[in-house]
Amino acid sequence: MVFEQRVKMSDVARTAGVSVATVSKVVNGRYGVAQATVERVQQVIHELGYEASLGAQSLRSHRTNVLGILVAEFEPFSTELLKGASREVAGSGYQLLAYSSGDGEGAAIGWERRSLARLSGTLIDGAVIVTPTVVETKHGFHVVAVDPHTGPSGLPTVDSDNFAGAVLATDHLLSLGHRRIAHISGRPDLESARLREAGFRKAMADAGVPVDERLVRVGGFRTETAASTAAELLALPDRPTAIFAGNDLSAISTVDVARGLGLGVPDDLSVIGFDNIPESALVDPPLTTIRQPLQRMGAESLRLLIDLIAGVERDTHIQLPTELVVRASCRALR
Amino acid sequence: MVFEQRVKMSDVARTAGVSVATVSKVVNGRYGVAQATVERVQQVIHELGYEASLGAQSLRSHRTNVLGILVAEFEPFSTELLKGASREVAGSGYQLLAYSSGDGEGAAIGWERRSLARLSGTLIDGAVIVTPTVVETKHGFHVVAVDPHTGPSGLPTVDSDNFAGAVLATDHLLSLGHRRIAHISGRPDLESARLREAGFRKAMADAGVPVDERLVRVGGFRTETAASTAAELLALPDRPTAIFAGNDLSAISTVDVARGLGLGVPDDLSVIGFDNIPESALVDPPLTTIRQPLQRMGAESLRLLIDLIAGVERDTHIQLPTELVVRASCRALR
DNA sequence: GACGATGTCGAAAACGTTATCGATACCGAT
DNA sequence: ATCGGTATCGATAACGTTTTCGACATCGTC
Repeated sequence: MVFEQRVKMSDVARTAGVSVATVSKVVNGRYGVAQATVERVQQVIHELGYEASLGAQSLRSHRTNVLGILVAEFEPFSTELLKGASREVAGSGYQLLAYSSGDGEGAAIGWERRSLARLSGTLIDGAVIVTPTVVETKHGFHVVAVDPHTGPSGLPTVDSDNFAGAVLATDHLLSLGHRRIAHISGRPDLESARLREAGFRKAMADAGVPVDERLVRVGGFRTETAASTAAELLALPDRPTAIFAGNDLSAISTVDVARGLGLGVPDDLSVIGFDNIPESALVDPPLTTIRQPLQRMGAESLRLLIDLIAGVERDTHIQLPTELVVRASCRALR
Repeated sequence: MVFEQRVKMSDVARTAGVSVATVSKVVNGRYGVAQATVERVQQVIHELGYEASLGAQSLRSHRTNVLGILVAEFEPFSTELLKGASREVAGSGYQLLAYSSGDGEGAAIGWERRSLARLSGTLIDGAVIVTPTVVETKHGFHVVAVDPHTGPSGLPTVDSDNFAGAVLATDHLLSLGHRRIAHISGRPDLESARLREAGFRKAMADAGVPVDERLVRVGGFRTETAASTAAELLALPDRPTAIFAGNDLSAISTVDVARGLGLGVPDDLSVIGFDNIPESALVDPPLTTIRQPLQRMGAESLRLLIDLIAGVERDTHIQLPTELVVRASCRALR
């Protein structure tokens, strides 16, 4: 075991025979140090393996070249974003710091505000916040919201076209001949859920198919609640022949319930989801769904953040297209 | 736009009519503050939305309740670990901070040392380092290595049984009747690559099938290099009927190359990978591979780190089992 | 040889927090 | 009345950086 304390700037200074002020100038490439001194100090830095403390550095300078991604939890959705963001940040001169408050379930509301308060001003130069519910904007600190849960706020935002995606999903079912189509909607307080329901209604209206209101029910985007909703729908005397679930979790849950009732998917019931989380391809049957380009959303949000910090004038609302992914959970009505 | 600066401890102190010292005591729940004062200060903290600056806090106290996961880049491998780690950290009282140095390609060797130097001592109380190549241990700072690229160091380590996994993969191909089996190995300087090659040779030897040395070539674990290696193998006069690729990236790349040459997978060539990254299930054909329990590895590494910090006496080398995942990229030799 | 200009360096303050320790106020007991 | 003890609080010094600004040398110029 090596006995080795953290090597700090004063250690470098002492070894090189200069002051810490000079070392700082060398590290930051500032003017006013003799060439010979620069080289000597750099030599010592290299030998001692000195690296500036992020904490101390940011405390003083309010500039760290680190960007933050704040998430409630590292689950499939946010990690996909992370991959895209990571790719975008490479070569930009920034480093990436992903932070999770880690309160179980990410349930504690206001996590984004707390995490932001903890890291902003010090530590990071800007942040991407994933699926925030409440947003408030601090002066002089740049924030980009990805897939925000409330409607358009003042914040720069990256999201996908939930409305068009829902139309796509509904049209797909319609084109397969389905008419009794149900919709399991998400949490009513979430903008994305509202848009998906609106898209569903629009597609039905355009096709001249009246919506049976008993077939539109809240599923809450969650496995358990969606399951009971699906059970209700399938217990109806004239049950739907197809279900458009508000997200993939609900869809997967719906398939399970149908199975439990002895209904085959897609033989007796077609199910389509939304999101295209990686799990959707792995379930049986593989889920037909609407893809949100998550990695690209991650990349775009980072690009947007970097541009904002650099002061580039640009559009601050990016909406990416959604896309139909046909797998095996839907089939034509016989 | 709200004009709002970061609210700091002195703001709270002023509003509550006490000193910053008192506020600090309240925040940290230390003894020596009147009950009435505690309540008043907490009220103000809540109203102003005060949150301690991670940077300043750690600079002074060397204790932050934040654990770090250091990765070269956020790619599928590390994000899977992250999911597991995130689950484990919930409810532990710690928060999770994932950090990527973000040098393009993660190629710059020594990133783990630099990131560690940057964050340790300040900011984080301990760290999990993913696939480190060089490791050195600082005094009094706890580090766990996941899937380290060099052999057993002094560090606490979590990895999976690469050798047994390679045997599994090779046995699978053998059981399908293949005899001309190639191996695209990883970077020779990496322990996991060596173990996988060793497992391959062991399985071949046990089956009494001699290894044709021309069929064992370095692929380097990377898409491009694996592609050219695969091209070489498939250009051989008596080309292999099956390929065991060192990891899934190489395997996917190999399938692409085979396709390009007009070879069907699995009809004309069987391909098996290693890792079971989520992408493996999505490619066409879905990849048969060896699963490393990545999420569990992430969870175990965090558990180990927390125990080490808490001073729990325990085993510091955790090896998790690997598992064959049969999908559609291998078939019996006709 | 005196002078301003220029180049090089270090002392010291500041960033927002925590920890120590002394000051003050109040209490009951003698 | 005085005193020791206890509760409560605040001044102050750190933590490791960056930044400002003044000190000192050196140099070319007239």
